[in-house]
Amino acid sequence: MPLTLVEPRRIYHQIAEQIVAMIASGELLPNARLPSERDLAVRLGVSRPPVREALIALEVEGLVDVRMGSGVYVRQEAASRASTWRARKAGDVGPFELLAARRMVESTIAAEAAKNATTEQLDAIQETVDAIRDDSSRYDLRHPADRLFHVRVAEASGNTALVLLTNVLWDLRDGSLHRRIEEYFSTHELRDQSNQDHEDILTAIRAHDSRAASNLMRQHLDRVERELSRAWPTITSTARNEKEPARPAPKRRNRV
Amino acid sequence: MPLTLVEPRRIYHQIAEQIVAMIASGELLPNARLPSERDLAVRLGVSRPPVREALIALEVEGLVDVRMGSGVYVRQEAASRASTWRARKAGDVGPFELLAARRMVESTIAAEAAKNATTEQLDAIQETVDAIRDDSSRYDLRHPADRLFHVRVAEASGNTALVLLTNVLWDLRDGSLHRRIEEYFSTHELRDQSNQDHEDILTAIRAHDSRAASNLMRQHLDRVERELSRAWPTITSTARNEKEPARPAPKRRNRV
DNA sequence: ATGGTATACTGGTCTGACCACTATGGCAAG
DNA sequence: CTTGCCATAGTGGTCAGACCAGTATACCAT
Repeated sequence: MPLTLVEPRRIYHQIAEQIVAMIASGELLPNARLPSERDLAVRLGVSRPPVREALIALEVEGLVDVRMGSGVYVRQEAASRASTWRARKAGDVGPFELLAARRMVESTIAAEAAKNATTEQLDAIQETVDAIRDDSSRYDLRHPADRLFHVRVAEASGNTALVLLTNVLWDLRDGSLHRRIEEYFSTHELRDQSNQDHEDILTAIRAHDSRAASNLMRQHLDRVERELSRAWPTITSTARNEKEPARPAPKRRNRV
Repeated sequence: MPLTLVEPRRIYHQIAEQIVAMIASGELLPNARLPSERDLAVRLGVSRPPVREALIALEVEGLVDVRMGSGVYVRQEAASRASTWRARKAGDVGPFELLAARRMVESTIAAEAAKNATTEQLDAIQETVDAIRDDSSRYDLRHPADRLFHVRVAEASGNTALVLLTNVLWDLRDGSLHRRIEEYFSTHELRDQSNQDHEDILTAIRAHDSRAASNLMRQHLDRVERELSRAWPTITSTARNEKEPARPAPKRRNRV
């Protein structure tokens, strides 16, 4: 029996969502000033602290600008960010979509790394490869050094923005769906194989062979996708009480 | 006389940073339980509300997990996310780095869009081109439809993750440094030229010519970089009271 | 017209209290 | 000895009212 886990959404959460909705719908335009905390509190029938917490949450998300002594203002980019915000927390990026995106982006990054990597950076990458190899006893199949490998390759590209993008991509993998998938999906053989890929990629980067690095990275992710594809029937039949993500990558409607 | 704008950092901010530092340094391991809010309050010499606000900020960032009646726990992925968090808010991504990253990523996305765009999506892109063309009277040079164009191209790729990445890249442009730059950098001619580029890119996507779309996108960003490069001396001599970002893209040290 | 100032309003913090939920351990029934 | 209940202590969640510290504006003296 599929159970939907209850979550007693805290007040600050509900308030934040209401405000986000108003921003997304255009009811609150950029640069507009929200009512004062005290006003909001009485209008929502709650006390000030939850209101403050909601506003701080929105501030952290970059949707709103809190100016002491003046008020709370909707940021210029709030409208466009509101959708980003929702997409990210909804975690509605499917595993296949994610892998496709990584294939495109990370292969480019690998090529860039091959051009620019310093010796220190090469060593840092080597470190992660060794960590996985020497740690085959680890029961947790989701090895932290896996992410670290890809992040350090991005660092070797010498471009901070690319490092950030890589981190964002891996953050997406922490969604509940993705996490559950890997329980079924990961095996020791697969990890060893992956680490072999890592080593090959590193070799190409060492040789400053950007074409090879790019191709190897692409192949690496190709194989991961292939394995995932193979394991897919098992996964979907076991964890059915979850929104089914699109299989390969059919067309998708616009999202406003 | 260069003035550094003062920002009276609120308490919750300081607390959050301390905790982030502890997580990043490994002092607080994943799954560890933080002291209770009351404990933290007395230990930090403040009252509970600011502590709560800090924890909520960290929760929003996905670094920490607040469980009612139980406590606050460090999330599994917190350590790796902590660095992302800092990089993003520090805004230490230089304009040239950002453009380089966009050139790599967005050209790939444009190619993908040329393969998969639906007619509705093409219309949505056309909309943004028209919006900029018909709105030449707008005094604000930073036209919202510019971002929208690029986001919608990403949407046309049919991959949600790519949309998210595009949004992240454009969010980076909202840093104070980037914002100031564009004041000097933007002109009406440049905007018209950019919009012409947009139109050409759209045409290529319409024709499902992914090679052309990719190349045109790259050229578009190449030109933006060229213009920025030209305007650079003016910018740096006027707004000198800011951390100087790296010029073209020299090697960069590792950042842990 | 200029410049300072009084003042009302805003967010920031504090206090202390109470509610709702979780975890734990002891105790009683099986 | 196991099982299941339940009291209890500790946690986050919320409330109330107060005061502090900045901001903005209108007013007044110069």
